[in-house]
Amino acid sequence: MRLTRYFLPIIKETPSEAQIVSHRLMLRAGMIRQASAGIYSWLPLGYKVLRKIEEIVHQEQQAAGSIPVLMPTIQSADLWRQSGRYDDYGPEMLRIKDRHDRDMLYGPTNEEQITEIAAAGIRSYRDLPALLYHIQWKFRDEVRPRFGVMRGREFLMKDGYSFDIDKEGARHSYNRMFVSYLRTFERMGLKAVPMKADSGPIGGDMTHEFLILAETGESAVFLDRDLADLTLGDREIDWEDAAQLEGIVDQWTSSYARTDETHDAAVFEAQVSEERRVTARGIEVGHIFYFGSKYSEPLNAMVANAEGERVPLESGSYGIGVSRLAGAIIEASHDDNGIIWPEAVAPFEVAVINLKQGDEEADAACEDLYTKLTARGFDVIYDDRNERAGSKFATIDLIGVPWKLIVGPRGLKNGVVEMACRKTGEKQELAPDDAINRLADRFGRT
RNA sequence: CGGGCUAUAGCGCAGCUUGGUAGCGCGUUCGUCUGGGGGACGAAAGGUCGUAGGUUCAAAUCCUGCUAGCCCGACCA
Repeated sequence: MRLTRYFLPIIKETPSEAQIVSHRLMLRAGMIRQASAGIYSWLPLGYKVLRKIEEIVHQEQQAAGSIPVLMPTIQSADLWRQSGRYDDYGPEMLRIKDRHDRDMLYGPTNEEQITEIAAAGIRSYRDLPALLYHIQWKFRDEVRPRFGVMRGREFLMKDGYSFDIDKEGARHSYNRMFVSYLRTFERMGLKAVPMKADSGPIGGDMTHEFLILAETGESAVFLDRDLADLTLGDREIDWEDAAQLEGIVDQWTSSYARTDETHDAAVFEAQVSEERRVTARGIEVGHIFYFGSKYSEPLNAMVANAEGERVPLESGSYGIGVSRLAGAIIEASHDDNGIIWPEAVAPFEVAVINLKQGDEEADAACEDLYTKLTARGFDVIYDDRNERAGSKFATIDLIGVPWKLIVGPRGLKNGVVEMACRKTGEKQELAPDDAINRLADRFGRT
């Protein structure tokens, strides 16, 4: 993409309404524009990031055996009356009426809908397990939306649901999602830590929140350093192997990790030696829980088991705050100059900066780099504006492009361009083609 | 939902106390000089002062209602 042809309304000064860094940077980088309280338009740059996040979630969900569907945003009140939540949900649910005066609602979540779908489509235990998910906009009429996309009223969420014949099956499904979440966040360059969540009225230990560690996080977290250092890395996962999944989940849940909600200082101190105690802040980006037959019973989602008895489906639900992640990643990764995108979600992977627009050689070298990088499959932004160098650096750093190829007459005289890393600030002079090859190696592009 | 605050040009703000021609910085447009980390000079465009009403010869300014947005707290992917 040539910057002169792109739509990138960046702003120099910080809008006054934005209090936290991700919100400020998203506005300044021209990623979003507020439509009303807690409701945002996603401008090209923001939309690109959102799509990349979404794509990673899609890939990891499907790798783990979950199947994509798409349920509507507008739902009928009927199902919610059956589950009893139409009254329970309260004013956070946006209620509307259609022209026939029927009660409708803008879905805050989809348990009822998916359970209805499962009930209609699953006839026997032989159809199980079933894991379905979608990525769809939700609306929760928050009393006080704030922090930009981190707590909007309208937000994009991946919500998945599992259906099994018994608790053992449900645990396997739960573990699939647990491991899938570890992979998903790791791929996005995030350090996400699963923490035991408040299980509420259902009880049990099958509920975890995934928090990414960021100084500006909304909740205090307490964890064992061993856990903070754990990574999945390249390990092969056999999603059908319940024992392997259980082993990984055990590995991640045996160390202490809790948010301020469930934190118990005495247990923390007893279980974790002093030098391993980490107190930090985190942002919740995922939440998984097992809820048994909470919805299948009232919605009559029954299925025949091997003995021919009709039993309620065993379910769990698994959420990832997709739009929130866009903000959360920035909270976890930025500096004074702007955003520092992890490569996997960067709106552009590499920027070509022409230091002297209009200089014949510089223009030609940039065009060549731009063409070649694009041909190699890179998402590249070419800053071809007739601006001074400083302005280009400021813009490219603000929008967080991981790699810069800096092209100017001086370097070209020696046959080199400069390759600079946004994250580390490291710079290196290379022949243009070597720079391309270096990037191709790094990104695994042939 | 309790408490606090704001609304004037795309963004950040001043003007309001004491009513009288709507201003500044950034950004934008044009020109010239420039050109390796938000450059300089010159010129220009851009505002029903959130909205409805009231007081007044006269309202951005005073009064009343309404609306929208923000912050702290309680609640949440």
